Amino acid sequence: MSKEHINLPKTAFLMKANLPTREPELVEYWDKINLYKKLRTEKKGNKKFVLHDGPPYANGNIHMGTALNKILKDIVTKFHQMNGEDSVYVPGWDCHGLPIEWKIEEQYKKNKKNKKEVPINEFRKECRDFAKKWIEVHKTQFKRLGVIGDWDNYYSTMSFDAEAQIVRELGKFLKEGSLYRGYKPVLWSTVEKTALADAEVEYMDHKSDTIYAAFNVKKSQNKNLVNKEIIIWTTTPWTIPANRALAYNPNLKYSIIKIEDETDFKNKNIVLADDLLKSLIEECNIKKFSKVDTFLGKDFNGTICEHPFSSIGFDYEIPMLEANFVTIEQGSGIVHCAPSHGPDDFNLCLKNKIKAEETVDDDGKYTKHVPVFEGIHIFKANKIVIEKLKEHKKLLSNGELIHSYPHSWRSKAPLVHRATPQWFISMESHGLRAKALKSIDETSFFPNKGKERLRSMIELRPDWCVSRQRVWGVPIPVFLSKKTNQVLIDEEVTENIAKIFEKEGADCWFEGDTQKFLGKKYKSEDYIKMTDIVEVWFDSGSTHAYVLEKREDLKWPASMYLEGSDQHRGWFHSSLLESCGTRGRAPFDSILSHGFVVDGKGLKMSKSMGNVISPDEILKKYGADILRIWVASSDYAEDLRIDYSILEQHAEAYRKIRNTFRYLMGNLNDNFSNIDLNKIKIDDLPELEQYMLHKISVLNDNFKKNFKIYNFHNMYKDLLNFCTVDLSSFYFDIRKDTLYCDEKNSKKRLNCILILNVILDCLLKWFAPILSFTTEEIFKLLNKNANSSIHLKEFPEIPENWKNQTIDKNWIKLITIRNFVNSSIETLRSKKIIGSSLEANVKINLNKNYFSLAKNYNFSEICITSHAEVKLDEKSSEEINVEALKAEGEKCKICWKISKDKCERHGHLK
RNA sequence: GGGCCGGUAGCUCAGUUGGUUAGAGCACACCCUUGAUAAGGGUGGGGUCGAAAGUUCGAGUCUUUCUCGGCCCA
Repeated sequence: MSKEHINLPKTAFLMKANLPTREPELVEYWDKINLYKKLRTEKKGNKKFVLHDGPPYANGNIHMGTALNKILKDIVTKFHQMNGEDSVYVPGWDCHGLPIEWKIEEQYKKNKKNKKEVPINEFRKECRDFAKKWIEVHKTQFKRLGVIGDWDNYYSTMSFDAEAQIVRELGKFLKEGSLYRGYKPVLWSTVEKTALADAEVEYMDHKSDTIYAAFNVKKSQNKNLVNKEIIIWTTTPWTIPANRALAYNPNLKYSIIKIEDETDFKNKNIVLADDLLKSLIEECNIKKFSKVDTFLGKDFNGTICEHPFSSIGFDYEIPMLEANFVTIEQGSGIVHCAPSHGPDDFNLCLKNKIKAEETVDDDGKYTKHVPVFEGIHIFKANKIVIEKLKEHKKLLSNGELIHSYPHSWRSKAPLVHRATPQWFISMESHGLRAKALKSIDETSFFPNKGKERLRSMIELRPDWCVSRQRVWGVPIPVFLSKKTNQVLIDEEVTENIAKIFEKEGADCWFEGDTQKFLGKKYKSEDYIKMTDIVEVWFDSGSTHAYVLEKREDLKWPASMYLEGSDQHRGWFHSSLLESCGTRGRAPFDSILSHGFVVDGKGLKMSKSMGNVISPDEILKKYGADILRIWVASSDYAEDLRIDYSILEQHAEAYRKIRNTFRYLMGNLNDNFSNIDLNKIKIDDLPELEQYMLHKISVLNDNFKKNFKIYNFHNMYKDLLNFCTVDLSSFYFDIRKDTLYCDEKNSKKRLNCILILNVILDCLLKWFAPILSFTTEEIFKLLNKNANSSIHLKEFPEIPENWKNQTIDKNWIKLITIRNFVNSSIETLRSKKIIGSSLEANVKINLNKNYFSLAKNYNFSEICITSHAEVKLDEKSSEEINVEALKAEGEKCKICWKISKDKCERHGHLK
């Protein structure tokens, strides 16, 4: 029919995206053209932007959190890249540490292999291979998300040069004197026979034996106390044999109670906090008693007790010590102290010159320092302790309590506090805390609240314990003199060790030859080689030293560190301390932190809740671009919700965007011309086209503003709204008539085509960092032969003169009128008088203000009606009043406008 | 248990220094279109801003308490 006279859109760009199959092809394409290398070549010499990758742990498949993190990094990197910077991204992996050790040990268990019989370096090799394997898996998964980086030259914490540099870094602290050997109770797993890092501890409910036990007062300045029974309460009866002191709160009120029940305690006087009297007599089932005396805690001063087991070898004095950590929350208001088995106990005893000793060995058995109990496992000791207390008439009562208790994250076994020698970096000795705090002030945080969070942690944290009693890590490169027990501090030795590690890897530390590390200056027989390893946070906290500083393509400090908000205590924290200690400032200029991925209701994802979504599922069902939209459109400053209904919504938005591109390409018939934006003669364009340029210019301003503060979700919203509001339902809808029905080469139509080119170009570039796959798909379609990529392009520079406030103001009014017209047309439509808006003629009555503007415009075009009449109405109180009528006449076969006369444009055709 | 952060329509987000009937897009409903068609257009119904109390002429916006959630720590 009349189709030959109209220009319908035609494009090879399919409406159906089919991302799950199309995206992997693009990943291959980027590999094939070596996009990363191309980027480096093209951007060489430009201002560098270095987002330094926080290394994920090379263990297990990626989860939503990892996907979010990597996509966000990629988005930031690409934004800077398209902003004309040399935006370098080198991914890395964290490889040492307990979780991998555990995986290998699990395999051993399966194969009935005994870890102790395996040579240490064989074990370490298995750990290394395990990490290597997962790096490869991760790499594939990250690339699938569309992340562009130096995948061929990634870094890892276990590479030889990394291991060597970690030695050098630690050597700096050693030389300075801030690395020292201390002694502290650490959380110890008797199952794994190792100390655990805080991060390796899980708090879970645990059933503990509880006891109220009595310590007899031998001496006191307070005469009333002598020979009375001090009552303590504990959930760890097995620590009683290690008891060295009792702690009280000087500000609490205490009472002496005489018990009259027929029990072991008949006629005995017990001492406890007055506030806890009620709960204690209830729990201990004390029926008859009387209060003998009440006094203030400080009157305990100078009191000495005897151990409940004093008659069987525990014949030392138990002093009572003042402590503020004693509260009336639970128990008796007097706390039993075993300096080897609790941080509070340890510190209090240290202050009072009571030293911790090795009361429990690696396996959890009492040592020779503990009479009677030697060789017994502490987890089997509670019963025996309770029995013995009863035997000596020192047990007032016992019971059980379910409470939150530390467990190993791997074995789930309950942990104990156990004093062991450790290596520390002092926060104070060389001003580390002050340097770190100053650096925080000098760092930009996105969102800003991260600054306070990191600061408060640094302000309060104790010295940094950097040693671990484990196998899979970098050894602490330190020797102790056998004679003096002093640490050997010699730069040459440190450098020598580093050189050897660089060549052979750190494994050689565990082999026989100690002399080669000491060189010629010292004799190996005079020194003890430490066997502890460096904690993994020091490994990753040093990446700036062996990655940023060492690589030519990077720079120190990094422009940005970008991680989940938990890393304020993790990598942000350790990197800051390491760098401030060795270089006096932070290794980053800015920190961007994001929240956690939670389910649709805001609850955390967990297997038991069954609300976990894996990136893999999403990739299979929707594709990476949908996931990338989810990242870009979410406010990362808070937790990010995800579920299938949320993804479905984003998929819907994606379709809208995709169709916007499709419409642009269709009308251009896939013939994209690269327009020089500066050469557009604005004044020659119809005002509607000028208005679109103005809109683009405003959008561009907001785009830049949002980019500056990494506010992607607002930026995305702007772009999406531009597609739906300004283009699809406005500009495209209005210009359909011109595009389809005007002469192909008419001025008006060509002007519109020009604008479509501009819009396509801008949108493609603006969306590229987010919709990395789809924009590339389009780019390839439009540039058939080039081995190029949209990601090599830069953001458009919008000429200043595109902005036109007058036109903007005008069109706000015109659109208001258009809305009135729409609603009057809707009235006709709902009465079934008309269907399409082209079946209507409208009479627009305006007040002076509107009329003076509107009289100059063609409203049948703006409102897509067949005719429109604009009239001045000075009588009405309304500003705008629209009357819609059914258009009478004949419908033009081509433009579908209805008119009594012949169609002005197409009347001659047919 | 402690510290920090947060809770605006079904969803994702805006709401400037407290000030007129709390906004947008999507989703939803109804209608139109069949020349963007597993598309496109129009109209419309949804929140009283987690809860309560307070300050104020006036609070989503300030204070307090509570509640729910997240992270960190114990």
